[in-house]
Amino acid sequence: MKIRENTVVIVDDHPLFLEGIRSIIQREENLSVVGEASTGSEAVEIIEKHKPDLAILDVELKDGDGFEIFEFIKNFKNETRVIFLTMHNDPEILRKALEQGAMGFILKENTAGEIIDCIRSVLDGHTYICPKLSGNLFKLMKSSLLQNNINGALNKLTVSERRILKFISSNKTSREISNELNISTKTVENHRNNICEKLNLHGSHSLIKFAIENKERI
Amino acid sequence: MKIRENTVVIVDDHPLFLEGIRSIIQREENLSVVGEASTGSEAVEIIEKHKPDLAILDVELKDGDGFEIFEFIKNFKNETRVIFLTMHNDPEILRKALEQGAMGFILKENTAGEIIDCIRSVLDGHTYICPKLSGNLFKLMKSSLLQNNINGALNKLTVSERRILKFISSNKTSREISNELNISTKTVENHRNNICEKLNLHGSHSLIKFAIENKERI
DNA sequence: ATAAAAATGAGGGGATTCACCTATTTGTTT
DNA sequence: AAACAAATAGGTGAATCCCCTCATTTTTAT
Repeated sequence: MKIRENTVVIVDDHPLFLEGIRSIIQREENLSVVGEASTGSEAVEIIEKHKPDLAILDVELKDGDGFEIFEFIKNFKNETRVIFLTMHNDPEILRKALEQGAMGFILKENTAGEIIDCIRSVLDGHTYICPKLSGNLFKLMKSSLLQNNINGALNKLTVSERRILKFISSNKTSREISNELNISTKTVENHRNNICEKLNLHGSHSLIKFAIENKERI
Repeated sequence: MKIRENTVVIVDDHPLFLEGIRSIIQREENLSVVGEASTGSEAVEIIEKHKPDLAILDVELKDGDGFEIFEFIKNFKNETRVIFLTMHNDPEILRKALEQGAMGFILKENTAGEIIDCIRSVLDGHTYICPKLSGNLFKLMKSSLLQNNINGALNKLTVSERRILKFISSNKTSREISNELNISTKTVENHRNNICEKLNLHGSHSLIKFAIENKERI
């Protein structure tokens, strides 16, 4: 009696990675690659068509990201399990992946052996986080919580405060901001103070420092 | 008569990339992979041993970088040609590679076809820069020149000024810096002014902004 | 040895921000 | 209708930084 082969779809916009992953999977027993995609739209189409047991999704794609693909997959009710694959050892990405319900999470720097381990674990119904990450999980969680604190604090800002903060991040003085917005300089300064209070910032240049360092998040 | 095969060594610390590149090279006529390495020291050893026609070097390695390997290769007088391979579309890396005398430069996001084109070109004695980069070459050059301007300006700073700038980049006030260095606050302020002058910075927070944005370079 | 560059220190004026206040108007919620 | 949050505007004082000028000492270069 022949054991049923587990089907896999790979999504990655780097041709070499695609090549590499396919190569190590095809050396394995009971695993077969039934589809490959290099963009988000291709990926969704292929996964809907083949209903694979497993999808290995690159987080960073040219048109969107792996998380979007995962959302689509959930709608198909395929019972396709998902492993996220990423280049960057970024706690925020791991957090997002776990939040979405990924069964596996590996870095592109992992060895072929680790990746096969991950695939086997996930197909057996277990979760697998690459050792490098799980080893540092506490640190990652802490940092992740810190990020949440920043985002949480930022969400406490009102619309006006956030608008002011954008100007500050581009290194404008209160006077310049007040001129551009046609409001009093004093109003801008008040907003600055309220922002500092909400973000728990103290000291001479802590606000401009925060604004520059978190420019993308604002 | 059998045509001599061109020998290739691949260096990359990502097992999957190694796998992918080997796979596409071995599908080609007259090309054979005679060695692989995932660290700088391994790479140097293997290249000295095999004296390949071509070395494909990942820029980012765990122990050092591809540039260091290139320096070693030059000493061997192997006539081994070099292609740099990198994940990051960074003008500074391209500049460095060209400066060192690399014959080829490709991004990991390139297709297998482009990579084979690059290998063929370099083995034929031509240079090859991945189309994505050469298309933007003007922009890259400009940005690269800008970087040089910043570095040039930074090099005008004296030792003390640079030391002060480091403190500024970690958001210390003049008073704090003067306390830590046991010098007068006034001295620190004087250095600040001289730094601003040399870097052509004007305005209230331009120095701290510069310091934070160029933290790594200082 | 002499000149130039760098490091140190100081004075003063002006600008900006920080950190406390108060207060009015407007809109929303209950 | 009353309570509340948000945006607006103003006051004051301290801290910090920016932008000049000047002077002394030490180090470096010619």
